[in-house]
Amino acid sequence: MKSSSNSDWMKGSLDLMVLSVLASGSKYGYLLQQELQQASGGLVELQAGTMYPLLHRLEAEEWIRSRWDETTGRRRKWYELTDAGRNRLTQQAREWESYADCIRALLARVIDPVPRPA
Amino acid sequence: MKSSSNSDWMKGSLDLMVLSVLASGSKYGYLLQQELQQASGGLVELQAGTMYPLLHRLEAEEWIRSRWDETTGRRRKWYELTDAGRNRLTQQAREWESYADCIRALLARVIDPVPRPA
DNA sequence: GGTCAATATATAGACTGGCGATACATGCGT
DNA sequence: ACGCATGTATCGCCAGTCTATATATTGACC
Repeated sequence: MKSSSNSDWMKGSLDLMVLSVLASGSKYGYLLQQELQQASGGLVELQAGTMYPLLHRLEAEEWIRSRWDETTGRRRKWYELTDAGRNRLTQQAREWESYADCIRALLARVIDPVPRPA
Repeated sequence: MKSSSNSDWMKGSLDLMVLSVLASGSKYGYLLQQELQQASGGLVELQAGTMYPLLHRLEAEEWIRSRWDETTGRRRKWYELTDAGRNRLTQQAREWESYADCIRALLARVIDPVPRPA
């Protein structure tokens, strides 16, 4: 049984993706969802039931903060990175790069196998 | 709280890593564990409690098959890719590349282009 | 005026899967 | 004899994602 609508690679990268989208400015959830989907070329469809708990968690961990906009009929909760969140993002980004390189190296042997000296 | 000894990026990539290590030839679990750790430069430490259930699952899904080697005192269960598993691997590898590119594109917008003082 | 879809946030419950702990057995060095 | 590395395995915990559902507003279409 496939469990996710996205592929499972994303499982550990959602924090990173959300933080990176927020890096370009404050967003409310629904907007973030749209932008992430667009920025990923449709690859990432962050479900509401995934996103809101995720945002709540990121806020509890103080990587982001929120404030309600009640001025319009539609209640919107805007999120922005904290300073800590911004640091977190750059650090996570660097970490991700090295892990990606690691996987890439593993895959290189599969895609372009170097004949072993026997 | 950090939950894993590895970073969480790996969560969705373990199947891929295991398959790719098996692509270079049959391995038994313990050996696979060692080789993966070495091949990743120590980044990936696949725990036994993670690996064996994972191998059983991959076998149940018929991406890999196993046979016992009882000729030595130490019982070893050797795993090898099935044909389906090999196809799976190349397909997953391609998928992973596009997801990695996707993340890379997201991150490109936030990372300072100062990787090395030149 | 009524209905429907899109916008907007939220939670509950199911399910997956990695992890630490634990178990058990063998081989080897000392 | 003892301890450590080798080797496979399972269990319970729990973090985190998904589906389904709830609620409310707005705008379009009829």
